[in-house]
Amino acid sequence: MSADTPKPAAPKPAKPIEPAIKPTRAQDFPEWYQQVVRAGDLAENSEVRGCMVIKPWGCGLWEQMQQALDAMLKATGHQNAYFPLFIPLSYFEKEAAHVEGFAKECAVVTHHRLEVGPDGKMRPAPSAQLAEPLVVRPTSETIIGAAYARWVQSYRDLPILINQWANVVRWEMRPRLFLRTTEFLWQEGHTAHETEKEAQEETERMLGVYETFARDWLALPVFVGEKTESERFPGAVRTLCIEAMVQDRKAIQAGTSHYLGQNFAKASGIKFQSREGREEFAHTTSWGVTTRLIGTMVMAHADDDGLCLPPRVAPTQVVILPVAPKEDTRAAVFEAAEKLAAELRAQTWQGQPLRVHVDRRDIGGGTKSWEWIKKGCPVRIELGPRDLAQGTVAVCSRDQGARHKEFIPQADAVTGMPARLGAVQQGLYDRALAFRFEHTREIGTKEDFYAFFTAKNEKEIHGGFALAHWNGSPEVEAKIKEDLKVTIRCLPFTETTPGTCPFTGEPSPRRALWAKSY
RNA sequence: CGGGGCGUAGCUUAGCCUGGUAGAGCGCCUGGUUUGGGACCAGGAGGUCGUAGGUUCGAAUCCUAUCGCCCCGACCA
Repeated sequence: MSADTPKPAAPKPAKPIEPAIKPTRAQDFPEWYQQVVRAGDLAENSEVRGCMVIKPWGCGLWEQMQQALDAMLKATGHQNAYFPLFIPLSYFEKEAAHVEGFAKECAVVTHHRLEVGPDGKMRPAPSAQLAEPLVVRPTSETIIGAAYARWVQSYRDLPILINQWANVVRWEMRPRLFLRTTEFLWQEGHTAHETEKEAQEETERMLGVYETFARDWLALPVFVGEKTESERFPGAVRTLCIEAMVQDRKAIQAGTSHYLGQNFAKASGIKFQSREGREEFAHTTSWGVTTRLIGTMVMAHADDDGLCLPPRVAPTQVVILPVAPKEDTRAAVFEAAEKLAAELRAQTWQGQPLRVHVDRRDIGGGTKSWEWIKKGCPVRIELGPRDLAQGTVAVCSRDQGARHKEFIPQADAVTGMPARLGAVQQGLYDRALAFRFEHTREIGTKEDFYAFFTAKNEKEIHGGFALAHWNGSPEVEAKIKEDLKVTIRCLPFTETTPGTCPFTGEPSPRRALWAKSY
């Protein structure tokens, strides 16, 4: 705009409002994250180290995610089953890489009875020591493998396509709500196939399911690719993954799918008689996503006023806040609120009736509003006496920020709600994609690479995602990890152009995705 | 497991150095006025100061041990 162009009237300076979450993202991202989870009423730390209490709002979110993903797993031919929480210790001795990967983080059950000891306190009864300790599953390849070994005799018994929704325990050094907890919830798919080709296809198919789920339900754009050897699942031949960027520009693994080759089949004895009458080992896969996805969504979408939940997985998509200041109008307002809720519930979006809640609690209107803002409810509707008189409602879309509010005719609010939810869903995705785009760079020299990942001052954060060539050498990978704490998150399938490795000058088949990660 | 820090009411914390029997804010309860962007007034409940020893007439405070938690590192969905 040139100097002599008349300027439009400057927008009224917004009244400064304290952000609901302190510190803000810019001030202290890790602390902001903890506060968002807490303020959003998703979960809290429990008295058990590393274990969280998932509160109703967080659990409701997980249930929505489960429901959607479960349908996708069924649609790709899988069935649910359930296997034991406890795994005999000896099962872990069967696959060398696997045991090495998990041994350091296993909870082990050694007794089956308590008694009062000499000091008057309860203790595990020495007489009740287990002959073979039981490991609380950190993952179920071995115990499910043992079952598959019983179930499979012929190629006609294959494939086996099973998923389990379960909790697992990994005794991690440093737990963080949702991102890395000692106990967490997940689904783990375990399949067994006649041929490598089928198993490889399954591995890629399920990664595709995860990509779709992340994009269309969680509003998370992800990079899709394969892990390098150093980042591979213990015991796997190939590990595929989806990687998301969150708002401190770090990468987070949001889902994995492994081709296990015949490693676990050999360890567990999953063998069958082939079409040619030969005895062969099955080719197996496993794949999973966890409650970490909740943490990923928080870090990707939330703002300085709290959560912003994608409507497709929000436990409540629309909350109605009756404004009933005067005793004499209260009954009418509540009645109108319930009527509005019923009309909204009769609407569908993405093939499902809208999830609507009327918050009738008698607490201050502002407090109530902020609670739902912090919980990330996609749409809030305020309905008061003035609206009753005018036939309007005040509608607030969470993705537009905590201050957003528009007064529209009530009928429009009802008929337009599916589209509004769609807009919020799309808005979150677009914002996350734009953020990732802004912080992803193709880098061609070692100097640029190091500069990109080196903060210029204490407050500044590192660059983000770098797409850079790599000669395939684990030594280069290790050196960069040591220097910058940057690792190869994956070799994206979309990167196919050969080039030159900036670290060695050697040829590179394609660019790798480099980042700091959770 | 190595390095640093911290345990006082539901939460955040003051008091500790220099011992004298615990205070605040938020939250909670009651009543009233309020409620369209985090309300206000008045009254009230709630703590054996992480635990166990020791020193002392007397310990939240000093000493020893122990447990737990947080941060940094290695590990990791």
